[in-house]
Amino acid sequence: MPTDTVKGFPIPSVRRLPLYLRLLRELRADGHEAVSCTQISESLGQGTVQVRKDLAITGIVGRPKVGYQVPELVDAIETFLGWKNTRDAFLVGAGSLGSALLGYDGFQENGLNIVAAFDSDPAKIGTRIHDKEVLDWEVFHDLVQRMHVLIGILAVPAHAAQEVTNAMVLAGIRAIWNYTPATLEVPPAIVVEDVRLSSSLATLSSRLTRQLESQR
Amino acid sequence: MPTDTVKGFPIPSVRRLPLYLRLLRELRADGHEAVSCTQISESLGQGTVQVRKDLAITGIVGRPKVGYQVPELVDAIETFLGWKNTRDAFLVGAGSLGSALLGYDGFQENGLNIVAAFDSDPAKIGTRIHDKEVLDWEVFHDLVQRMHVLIGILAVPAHAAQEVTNAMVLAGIRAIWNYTPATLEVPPAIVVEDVRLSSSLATLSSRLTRQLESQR
DNA sequence: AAACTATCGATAAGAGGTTATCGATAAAGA
DNA sequence: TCTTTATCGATAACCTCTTATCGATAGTTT
Repeated sequence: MPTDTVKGFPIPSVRRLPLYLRLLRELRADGHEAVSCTQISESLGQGTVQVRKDLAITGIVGRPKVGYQVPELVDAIETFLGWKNTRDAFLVGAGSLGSALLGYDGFQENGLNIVAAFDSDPAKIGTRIHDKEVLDWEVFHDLVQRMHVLIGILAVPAHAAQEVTNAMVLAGIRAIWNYTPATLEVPPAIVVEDVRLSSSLATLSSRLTRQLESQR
Repeated sequence: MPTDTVKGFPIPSVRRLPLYLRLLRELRADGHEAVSCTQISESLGQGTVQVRKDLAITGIVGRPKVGYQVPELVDAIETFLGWKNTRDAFLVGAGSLGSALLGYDGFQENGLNIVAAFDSDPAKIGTRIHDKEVLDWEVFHDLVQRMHVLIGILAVPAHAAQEVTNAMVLAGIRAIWNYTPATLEVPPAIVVEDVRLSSSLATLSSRLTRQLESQR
């Protein structure tokens, strides 16, 4: 039984929440008190009904003729996503992709703090990338246990993905953000989120291909 | 009318095609002639019916009791996705994420060749990142026209996203792979594919949060 | 040659998500 | 105070995608 819903909440809605959050934070910064679905709809190009449905999953209620209270809504989304407090994460694989993730500061706003990176390449161990330490993969297990880190970011080469995953699970990692193209096998209690850039690229290129075809 | 389907093909199916492709290329390398849905299903953890439906969109037909011809299937998927010939792309924004994309060699297998990067930071212009030139953003328009590049990869800071997008469209870019969190406005003929790491992170953290809650 | 079996493809049933509609409500204006 | 209007929330219709079922087919075995 694959996890199709996040405990009853439509996954597409959950995936849209960060979109709203970004807009709402901007509005809050601009001093807006309240916002209506109509306004959100116009800014993000989505139907008003969908906006209402999406926001409803956070448990927030709006007032007729007024809309939603912006600060309240920001808070509700952050709470729903578990982004009120930042959570620590370990990154495994300090290759080019891993390095980028270490340097990307956008995760901070989304409740994620990458504490350190791990690699088994002696040339990388001991160095610093974007001000984050690269540690020996050998000490991963110990550090996960000592620091109670729950999130692992997987950015190793595909052929090593399953092996590293197994070690992560054994160490106590509870959620894996998988940047490799590999399909991971994990116990049912472990949360795996695949990024799958190739899927994104697939839709891009097939749409472009058809678009070009239809023009000739 | 938003683009919900790629000309009648289910988007989820298109997004799964790279998964199959990866497996099939491995099988082909191992010398397998034929493969059944049952085998694919076991390797990737998906229902046999779905595998059959997904593969069907490429137009390929299998034979009872045998399955599909591996090389034929690989070819069909590559053709469907437009990955038979690699397409050139320009990357805009040579920050940490952009640099990573320049260094990621997995795109080659997926029909994408990043030719060069563009930035407006004088400190970056003229340098090389992962053996790719970083050029002045000023010359972007000219080079797109001269080289007939159709794909632009957007990896600039969010606040510059729309402005750069407009310039891309004006230059003749037909498809934009958007790594920023911004919601882009483009003419209907332009293909935009959003990567939205924050959406992925949102499902990860909300699932993890609920998972942890349910255990206490 | 006939029976058996793995597999496909098509059709149908079922979920999950999206979009449309409509009454209820609260603010604003007459 | 009454009417008007913007907005929400709920219900229902619709659409897309997934999953189940079943007959057809091509190999294999007897």
